[in-house]
Amino acid sequence: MTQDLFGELSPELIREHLMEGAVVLRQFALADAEWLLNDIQRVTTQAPFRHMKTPGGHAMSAAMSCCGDQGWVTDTRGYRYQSEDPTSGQPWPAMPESFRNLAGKAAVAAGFEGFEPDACLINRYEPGAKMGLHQDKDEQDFSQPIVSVSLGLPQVFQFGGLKRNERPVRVPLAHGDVVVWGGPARLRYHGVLTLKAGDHPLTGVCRYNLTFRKAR
DNA sequence: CAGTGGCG
DNA sequence: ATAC
Repeated sequence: MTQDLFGELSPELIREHLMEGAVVLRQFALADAEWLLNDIQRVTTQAPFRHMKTPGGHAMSAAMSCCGDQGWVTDTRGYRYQSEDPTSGQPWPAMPESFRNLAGKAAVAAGFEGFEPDACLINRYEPGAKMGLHQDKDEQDFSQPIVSVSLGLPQVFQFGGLKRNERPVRVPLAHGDVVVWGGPARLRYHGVLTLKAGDHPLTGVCRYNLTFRKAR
């Protein structure tokens, strides 16, 4: 908390600039975390977490679900967005208002106006789970940023270059942190290191990540 | 098509 | 444990 120009106490927004077009908003989602977690519970009751397979046939270590008009999926046929959950054949659950609002606020705080995501990928990491370096490039609209929200256990994020062979920077992410990247950083490689065991008062033994995108 | 993964 |  700091004293602002009007003499009122206001929470200080901690922005960590990573690269041009990429910023970490520390604890940005902290106040909304319990609502977000409640909505993760609701969404994943309708569209349960599952371990999708890569086209190469490997099961991903992070369990995934989606909400919104479009959901990211992978199977032996490839990576894509689709409007139905392949497990049920039903449309993905609607994107909760808590999700949309948080994503929009975070985008503005990072300097991206008018972000209206149509897709939210929900990843659940348990100890041992990781995500190798990759680009988010299955979207049609690269003019819109990516907003990534961390909830629960801490995990080390890696943020690299436009080519996979560039050494990434490592950024520890904690509960409530939000990373936003777009513009010249939109196609940078990124991932997370293996989650270490731990116990979080709100999520127990796991970390959740919400990734908001404009897929179409 | 696939390295959002696994191996030596 | 990390790098390629």
